[in-house]
Amino acid sequence: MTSLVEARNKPRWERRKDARPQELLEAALDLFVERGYAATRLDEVAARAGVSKGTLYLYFENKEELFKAVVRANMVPPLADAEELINTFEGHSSELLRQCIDGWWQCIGATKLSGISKLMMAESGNFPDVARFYHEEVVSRGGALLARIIERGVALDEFRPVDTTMATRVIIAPMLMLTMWRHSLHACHLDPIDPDAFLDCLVDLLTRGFETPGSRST
Amino acid sequence: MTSLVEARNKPRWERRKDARPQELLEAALDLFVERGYAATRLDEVAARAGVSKGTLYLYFENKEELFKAVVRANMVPPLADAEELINTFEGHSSELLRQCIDGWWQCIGATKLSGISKLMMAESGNFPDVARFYHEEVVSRGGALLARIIERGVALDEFRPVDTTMATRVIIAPMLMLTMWRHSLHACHLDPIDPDAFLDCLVDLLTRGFETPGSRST
Amino acid sequence: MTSLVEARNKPRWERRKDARPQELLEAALDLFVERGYAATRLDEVAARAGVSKGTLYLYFENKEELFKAVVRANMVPPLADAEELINTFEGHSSELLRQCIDGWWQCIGATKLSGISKLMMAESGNFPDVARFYHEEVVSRGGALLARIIERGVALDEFRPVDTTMATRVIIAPMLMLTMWRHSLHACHLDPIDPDAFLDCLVDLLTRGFETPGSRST
Amino acid sequence: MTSLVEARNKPRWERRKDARPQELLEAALDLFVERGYAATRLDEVAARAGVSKGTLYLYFENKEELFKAVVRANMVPPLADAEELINTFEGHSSELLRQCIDGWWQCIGATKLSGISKLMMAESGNFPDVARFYHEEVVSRGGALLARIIERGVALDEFRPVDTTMATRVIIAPMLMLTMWRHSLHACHLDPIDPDAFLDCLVDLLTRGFETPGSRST
DNA sequence: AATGAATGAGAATTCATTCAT
DNA sequence: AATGAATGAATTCTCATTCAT
Repeated sequence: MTSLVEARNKPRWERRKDARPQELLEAALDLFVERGYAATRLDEVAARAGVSKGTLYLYFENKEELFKAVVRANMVPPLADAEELINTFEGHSSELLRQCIDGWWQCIGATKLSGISKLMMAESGNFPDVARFYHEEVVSRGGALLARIIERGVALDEFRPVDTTMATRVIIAPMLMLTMWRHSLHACHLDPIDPDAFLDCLVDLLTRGFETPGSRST
Repeated sequence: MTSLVEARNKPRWERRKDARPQELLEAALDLFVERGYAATRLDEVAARAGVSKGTLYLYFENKEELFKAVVRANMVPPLADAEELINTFEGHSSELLRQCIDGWWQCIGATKLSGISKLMMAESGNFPDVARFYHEEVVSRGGALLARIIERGVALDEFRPVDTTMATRVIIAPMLMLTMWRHSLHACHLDPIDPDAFLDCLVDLLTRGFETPGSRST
Repeated sequence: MTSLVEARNKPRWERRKDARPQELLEAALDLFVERGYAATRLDEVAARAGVSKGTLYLYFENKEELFKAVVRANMVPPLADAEELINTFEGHSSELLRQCIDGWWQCIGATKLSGISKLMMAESGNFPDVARFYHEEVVSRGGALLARIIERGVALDEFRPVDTTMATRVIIAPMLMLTMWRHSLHACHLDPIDPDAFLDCLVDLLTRGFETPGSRST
Repeated sequence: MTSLVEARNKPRWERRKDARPQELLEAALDLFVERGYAATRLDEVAARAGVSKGTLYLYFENKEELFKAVVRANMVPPLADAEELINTFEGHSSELLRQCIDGWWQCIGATKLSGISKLMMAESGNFPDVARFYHEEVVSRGGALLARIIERGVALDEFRPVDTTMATRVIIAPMLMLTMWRHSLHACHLDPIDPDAFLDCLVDLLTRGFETPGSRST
């Protein structure tokens, strides 16, 4: 990335050049998520980014490359914070789980980034290679992270032993579904969900569901 | 649907004629689910149903109507069986929940019907009216069904009191997500999930999560 | 090819289907020759063939395939007649040469077919593979044919010995150039050439140029 | 062209500035000849000349003007040398013919200049006015030159009487065709011709073809 | 003079839809 | 009812041209 100092030394329109790809990617993300890949017209992407159709092609070779760039650019980074949290956390694992889910909501779920998973659900059939690398970079990593929390819980005897892999998925599923709903049905003002209440309910259920027998806390 | 008796009384080719719309709807469902609405070509739908493109227009006014018909035709019927089960069931509510989830998997989740929810996730933005009536006919009803189970559990003191609405969604989310995954990532042979294990894990977690304090069953 | 009888049994618009490709190829040949590949617009091709743009794509995958089809379709057939003539001709080789050149003019030079060589001159750089197969199928064969005539002449002591390969090219060059001119400069009414006079002059020159010393015919 | 003396008196970068148009014209000639007018992108012309696309427009109003400038700039100058040669030559006219053909090959045929004729063949339909002035400036003059040689031969009784106009064209055709081949088929490594052998063969054929009866020289 | 980002008209291509048979 | 050839509007993509810096 260009440092701010460098940027300041450039003429305005050249600074644009640095900003353009990002602006285009955001416009594209919005539309791809809202309408799907095929139904998104490139003029609209350009228009939303405030440039002309042709400009888009200065930065992205074609629609498919734009799509891939959108996925890549919004692919969630290694979640280093969460890793760090897991390594250093000292409380009960159910509290760790709660914090991670809350953190995910703050950083991803509630943001545009969550659109990517909707996109991959809808389009992985049409872009298998993108799906593959999304899976490797995001799904697997995210799963591994959650798995570590569960294993920590089990190791500390705070969680009962469970099938870690499946449990991971059972936890992730409602989180993803929450974002899916927000990007689909809710977008038409149907059945709005209060995300905090939803996640509270989820964490509550998980906490109790993972509880070791005898450790019952009201 | 034509009753079997009616069908038997007709010569083969005429039965075929009656079957056409159904065949088209199935072909369309497959493709819409696999590729999305926009990326599905009517050529292909017709080809998969073994008819010519023109024929499609004898049965459906246009692509959008075909889409709506697909959703309508595959919209899950009132789930009368489940209603009946809830009314007459006599065991523990967690067992009722398990049976309903299993039943859903047998009748819907594992079948093509589950494609509809993927479709609605992906396309509700483009077809708000379809989304609305899908929501009314399916989402609400399904939710109400689940809510009744939870309320039964609470009433019988088998479940601790919970936010019924949210809990409903937290239960539904992993179920839907399972089908979403099967229709998307798994379609590219990524990370296949064993549905039974997944649902077992889910039911297990829910059962414990809903448990009333003091009723701990190992 | 569909036999006439078959054709008669088809509805009119289905018979069109058989004719369409040919009509399109002719329109395309005209325009490609006149304007060059890149400057030829497919709407124009379609319009000239009396169909819409889309129809073109029913018969040819894309512009490049249309181009290749044009070349292929107009590629000169094996020149069996000329082969036959050479095998059975009994007179003086210079007369044989004259007849072949005249025949070429009648069957190729004066017809649209001659446009193909202009096309290949102009576009071989852009379509090397087409150029290659044009060369193999047309240039080589045509050259071989002429070479046989010259060799016949030398064998019968009617022509003096010459470098057959080069002589072949020296003969072909003015023939091709005649068609090139007709397709280019003359198309703008510049400097019209009388082809018969040109070819007469050529044959005359060749006849004398090939003459064996001592056989001088006034 | 800037004279060498002028060039030497300027600093390097200023000389460069003067050279720009020439560099652009050369780049353009190369690409126009190789790809044709329409398929030549101005980006590429600029890139090959080592400048930016915008710079091109400082020197040429638009693509068409660039094209015309290319033709104009490479249009063969009045061939004063050849004129001079014809006026002063003292030997046999067939020798004069040979020297002119050789001279043409050295100064034009073997150089980039020969690309212009390919260009005109391919594009005269699209640029009739350019074609016209090319015809007047080049074709006619070149023809006249050759015609004078033939007439000289006939006048000196070294050539038999022929149709001068046609003979001129029959001579020019193989010369042009040689360059056409070199710019098209040979560019794809097809069937390379040895130009010297080709021209030798041509001159040989012409010499004998023009020979007056009775003057047979072995 | 030089640059290169931006533009938008224009061409290729796709595909839902129509309609003669 | 069924067909499939034909259509043309809509979309992607290209590239000559402009213009602020």
